[in-house]
Formats: sequence, structure tokens, C-alpha cells
Amino acid sequence: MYVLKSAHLATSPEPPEPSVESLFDGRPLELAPPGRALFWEGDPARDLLQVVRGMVRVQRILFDGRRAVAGFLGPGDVLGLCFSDTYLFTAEAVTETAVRRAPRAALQGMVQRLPELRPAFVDRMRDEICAAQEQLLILLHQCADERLARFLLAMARRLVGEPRAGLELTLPMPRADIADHLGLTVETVCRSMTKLRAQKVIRLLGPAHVVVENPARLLALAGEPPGP
Amino acid sequence: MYVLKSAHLATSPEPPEPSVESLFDGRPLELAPPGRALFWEGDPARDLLQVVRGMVRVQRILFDGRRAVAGFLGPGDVLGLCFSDTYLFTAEAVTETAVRRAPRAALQGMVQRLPELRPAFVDRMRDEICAAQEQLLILLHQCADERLARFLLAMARRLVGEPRAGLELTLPMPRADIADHLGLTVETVCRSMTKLRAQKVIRLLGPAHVVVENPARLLALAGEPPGP
DNA sequence: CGATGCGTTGACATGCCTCAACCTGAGTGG
DNA sequence: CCACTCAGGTTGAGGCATGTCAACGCATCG
Repeated sequence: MYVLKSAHLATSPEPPEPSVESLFDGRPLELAPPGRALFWEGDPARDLLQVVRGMVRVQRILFDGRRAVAGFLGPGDVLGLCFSDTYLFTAEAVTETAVRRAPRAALQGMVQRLPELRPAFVDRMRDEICAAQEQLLILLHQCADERLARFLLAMARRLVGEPRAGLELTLPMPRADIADHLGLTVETVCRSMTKLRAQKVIRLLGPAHVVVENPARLLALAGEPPGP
Repeated sequence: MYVLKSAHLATSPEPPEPSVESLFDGRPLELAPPGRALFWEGDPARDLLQVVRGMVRVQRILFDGRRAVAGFLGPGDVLGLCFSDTYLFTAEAVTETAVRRAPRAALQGMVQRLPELRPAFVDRMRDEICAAQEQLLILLHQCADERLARFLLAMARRLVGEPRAGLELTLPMPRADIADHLGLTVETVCRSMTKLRAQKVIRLLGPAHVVVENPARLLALAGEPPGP
């Protein structure tokens, strides 16, 4: 997706290291309640956004009124690196959220001044492309259960590298968001969730709390070989 | 998609402007018969590829044996800009094809040396990301007819900016390729083609030759407002 | 206490997949 | 020239997964 994870990169020890994250140093925290829009599709893309706390949903209303959710951003994720002059999506807070903004011009300047930073920058863009294509290829050919497994796996990996049995994860977004993200309906998401539970792949503590019981099977359903 | 169109960009007037296309200047032509692989998924990604004549199919075999066709490349398209160290897809000639190869190292050197990073390279990567996300968002939420309409529209735009009534386009790839590209089966592609014909959206001269009869309706089906 | 929003489940309709048959055109050999 | 084969394309019949519509459970909130 267009979301860039900073997890391992951001926590580099030396302070002068220039990184995309350093653009947000010293910027004020901005708080948003659930449902509040952080920017709107079509607005001039003035700045980048870094999520500090909470979760943000990136979406877009299609021609015919259907909603497509492009993805979800959690703490550390940066949004807007690959936007053109106007925002192509609307970003909304899913939960109580804290973000920082940095002008895109600052990013541009930084990349101009520091040629050694370019490979890192290009790599991140490339990762985004690969992720988007991967997502496209696989989702298009997957059924509902497999899509949901893939989504749960992605949510789990947001927390840890590879999920182990017993990992508990929180789904702060409502079912409708998951459905519009996977190209399904709310009912189908529910049924697939129930099916995964019946197969002992996951356990449900509540609608928003899932425990991974069989990571290997989750991997397999999501369409990844058990190896990596 | 990961495919970068060079059509309008390549013909900039001033010669010193470094472009991705210039990397291929002076490289020898390489010919490939239908079905021949130009590179394989998993091989070290040594070089970029520019299609000169014919059509190339980019695909990948999924874990469970299903085939996913990521896209098709025609004359002028460049492949490999966003690859990591190994090719993530296999590229095969659909028709009799001519290509040129350029080492990726040359591209990397160009990016490092360029005083201005934006025009040549970053914009194109950004376009790719946007295209992939667009594709993902829309295809996921579309039914078979709409997906096929979208595909036909894309093929038409490969020839001209906006298709007009009477535009004849050639589909050099077999139905199976189209199906695996859209996440459908061969039979469903046939039926959707027949349905579009019945609705007077297109006319079929033969399996590989389609005439656009109602561009406005094609646009609408593909999920784009009639405006642009 | 009722109202509301969200999640879940059931009944039914529909769209796509599966399997099968048939058609067409291009080779190929008689 | 015809008969045959073969691959790709098209069409039909039936099954299954998902969408649609509806009902209900449950928690929150006024």
C-alpha cells in the first residue's frame, strides 16, 4: 500500500541520521476524534502525515457510491509520500487518533539536498509498488475466507514480525471498513470470521478482539508458503 | 501497474533531458517468438527491459498453481523500474516480440547523478503506485462485465488518448490471459464479451478484433465518470 | 426504559465457476 | 481436395459462493 512502515527504521540510534521520520520532529501533535477527516480527496496535497497514536482509514467514494477502503494506518506509518498534487483519497480517524503534519516541500528539499538519502527513498517507493501489486494480484484471485485471512495476517504483522499461536490482536475498525477494504459485504466478512473460528484458525474474544490459534493455517489460507 | 508508459513523455523536445528511455539507446534488439520467456520470477534482476514491438505478458504462478497475470506491455513500455534484487514476475512474449535490455546499474547511476530527482524517475514511480492502487481499488469492487470493460478501455487507451466510436483494437493475447489478468475464468470472459456485444457496446470482428461502438457506455461500465 | 448502532445469523437470489459439448480455423497427412 | 486432429473460443446446464434482504442479539446512551 501507499503506507510506509517506519517500525524498524525509525528507531535508529544516532540523532543526526536524516530520515523521512525526522521531518516530523518538533511538529505539533494533532488530535482527531473517531470519524474526523484528516484530509479530503481532491484537496491540494500540502503535507505529509505521520500517525502517532490510533488508527487512520484511507478511503475513497467510487463513481457509483460504493466506498473503497485502500488501507489502514497505525502508529509510525507515514502517509502521502507518493501523492501527486492533490490527495487521491480521504483519510479519516477510525479511533481517537494523534498525528503530525510536515509540508511536502520539506521532503522534497531533503531529497534534493541529500543524494545519499535517495536510495532509501526510492526503496520505500518501490516497496509500496510491490505491496500494491502483490495485494492486487492475490486479492483478485482469492475467495472471501482467503481475503480475510490475508487481512488478519497483515494486522498481526503490524504488531510482530511473524504471528505465533496465542497472539491477540485488536481490530479497531468496524466490519464495514474491513468489508470495503476487501471488496466484500459486511455479512460475508462476518460469515468468514465465523468460519475461521469454526476451523480453529482464530478465536474471537469480542468483535474487535481476535486471538490467532493456528498461524500456519492462517498463512496457508492467506496464500503464502509456510517457509518464510 | 509496474509498466511505465513512455508515449507522451518520451517525445520531449530537448535532447539533454535524461530519460529512462535513453538508457536503451544503442542497445541491440532482441527477438522472441510467442511463448518465449524474457526473464523468470526469482532470477536476479540484472536489467531493465523496453518493449519495441509485439506484446509481453507479465505473470506469476501462485502457491496453489493458479496463474495471475499482472499486466501486458506494448511498444514503448519499460519493465523493471520497481523491481528489487530478484524479478518478482515472469515475463513472456505473447506475440512475436522485440525488446532491448539495459542494466539496472545504469539506472541507479542515473538516479544518483541527476541533480533533480523528480522528473525522470520519481514521478513515474508515483504514477505506477497510483495506477496499481487505482486498479486494486476498482477491480476489487467490480463485477465481471465491469472488469472486462475496464480492460478493453485500457487496451484502447494504449492506442489513443480517449477511444471514439469505431475504434478497432486488437487483443493479441488469448482469452485465458485476459481471464487470469482480471481474476475470472475463460468462460466468464467469453460471456461478458458476448454481453457487451449484445448491449452494442462493442462489435466483434473475430476473437482478437474488437470495435468500440459505444465509448460512453464503456467508460461508464469501467467505472469512470463521462467527463474526462 | 426505549432508541440506536453494530455484529451476527438465516433465507433466498444471483453471479460466477465447473464441467461438458460444440464450433471454428489452422495445420497435417492421406 | 478431403479427412483428421488440435487448440482456442463459445455456449449451455448445474452447483456453489457471495450478495441481498430481513430478523435478532447485544451493548451503549440518552
